[in-house]
Amino acid sequence: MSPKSDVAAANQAPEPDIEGVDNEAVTKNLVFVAAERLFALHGFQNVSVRDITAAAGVNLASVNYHFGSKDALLYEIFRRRTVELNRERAKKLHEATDRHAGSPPVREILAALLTPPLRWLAPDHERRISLQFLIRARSEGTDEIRQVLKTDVTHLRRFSDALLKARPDLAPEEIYWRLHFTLGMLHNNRFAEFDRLNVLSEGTTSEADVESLLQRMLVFAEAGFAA
Amino acid sequence: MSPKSDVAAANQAPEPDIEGVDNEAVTKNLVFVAAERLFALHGFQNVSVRDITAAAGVNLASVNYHFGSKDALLYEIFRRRTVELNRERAKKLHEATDRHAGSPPVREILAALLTPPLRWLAPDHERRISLQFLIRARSEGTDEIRQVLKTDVTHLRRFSDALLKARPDLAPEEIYWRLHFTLGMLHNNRFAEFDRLNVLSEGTTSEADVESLLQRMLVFAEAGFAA
DNA sequence: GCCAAATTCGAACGGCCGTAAGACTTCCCC
DNA sequence: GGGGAAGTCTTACGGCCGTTCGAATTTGGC
Repeated sequence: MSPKSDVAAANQAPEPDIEGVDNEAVTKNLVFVAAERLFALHGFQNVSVRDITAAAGVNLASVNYHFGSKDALLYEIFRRRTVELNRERAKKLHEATDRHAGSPPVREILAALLTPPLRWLAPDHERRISLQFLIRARSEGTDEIRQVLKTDVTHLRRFSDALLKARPDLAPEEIYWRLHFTLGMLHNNRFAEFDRLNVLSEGTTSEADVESLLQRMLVFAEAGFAA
Repeated sequence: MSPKSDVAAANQAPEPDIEGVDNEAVTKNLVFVAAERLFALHGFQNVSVRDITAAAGVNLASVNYHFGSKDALLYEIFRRRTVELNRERAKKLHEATDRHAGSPPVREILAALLTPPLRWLAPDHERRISLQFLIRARSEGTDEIRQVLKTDVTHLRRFSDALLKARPDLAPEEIYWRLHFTLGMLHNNRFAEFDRLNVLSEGTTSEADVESLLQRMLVFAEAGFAA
């Protein structure tokens, strides 16, 4: 049997397949991509293994053969995309740190946090659906995913530490809360929420222009931190 | 048959039961309360009709007899709690409008929007579980609920209109986005999210003190609007 | 071209789900 | 206190679900 059963171990061999959007039409990859899309659009519980395999054009048993279970499939998509997103964020934070002699200003820290996911959100971006998946998985995921989100804050701590250095005058508690607020702003960017915004503004407001959305969020969050 | 089938019609007779937390141990009310709690804690899809009726100590058929279906039960809880919350918000906004001769400042508008739900969040508040339910229903609800959230923005428009008057210098589009951001901050306050915050701050940060959380959010959001 | 391993396939199992039917009980009004 | 409505109970139906099994097929090294 080829699929590894220990899905939790993140430090392992070179991750042979996927990684690109669709290198070859190997079954495992077809399942991965189809599942990510369906989970993102309809939620984990509302998508059956039969839905996934039908959309991918593969046999029903493929999910259990290649991933072990439906839960493990969800977790693997979640893990892979999270690593990918956090890598982009960490890279941007690192660059900002270099640019500012070890302690970048709040604006740059927030930009490192928000730019990658918002770029993914662009209508023609290859990872648009992945971001929607991640937002959904955060609140609708399995207990295992919720446990990881709860306990693994190592990635988040990079940013809270940077913010603590940028604003040593603020109480750490205050920093944590404001970071929490900022992430709330970000995670609220689901497809459904945009629709309401569109109705409210009678059609003049659209999420199409991600760059200006990013700027708006940065302005708002930076001002919040400056308070 | 006593239960009304037209759940969507909100303008109707005096709503004889429930409304208080538990007036008499009538079956319909027991189901309502048990379902709200279980939905809030575990999500709609993860709670079966059998779970609900078992927790309520009533017969399995009660849900379908009193509410028509599981979906209709969810919708009725959602509708009742939404009306209740929005009434409190509208009252506060109205009071603020009176106090400030027709156009309250941003701070007061945001307070009217955020104070009721955050008060509900207090550990000993009778509506604590209701707020968690509403937050969950917003993203995990049925298509019908999502449709209502999408199209019915009349309640939200009261607040966007007030904000437009308070900040006539800002483009309406900007107002809508910032309102969207503020709501994102609010809706991110789920049980699970607090846990992460707790881990990040190594136990020093807790959601126990809702009043200071409210103040923090108001400071942050007001500063965002002032940018 | 052969053989063993890897993969795909069709089919089915056991289980939980929402809902409905029908018998039974309680309540209330006349 | 009789009778009909309202509510409760038991039971089960049909359906979709995740998963598994064994056979069939494909793949890759020699």
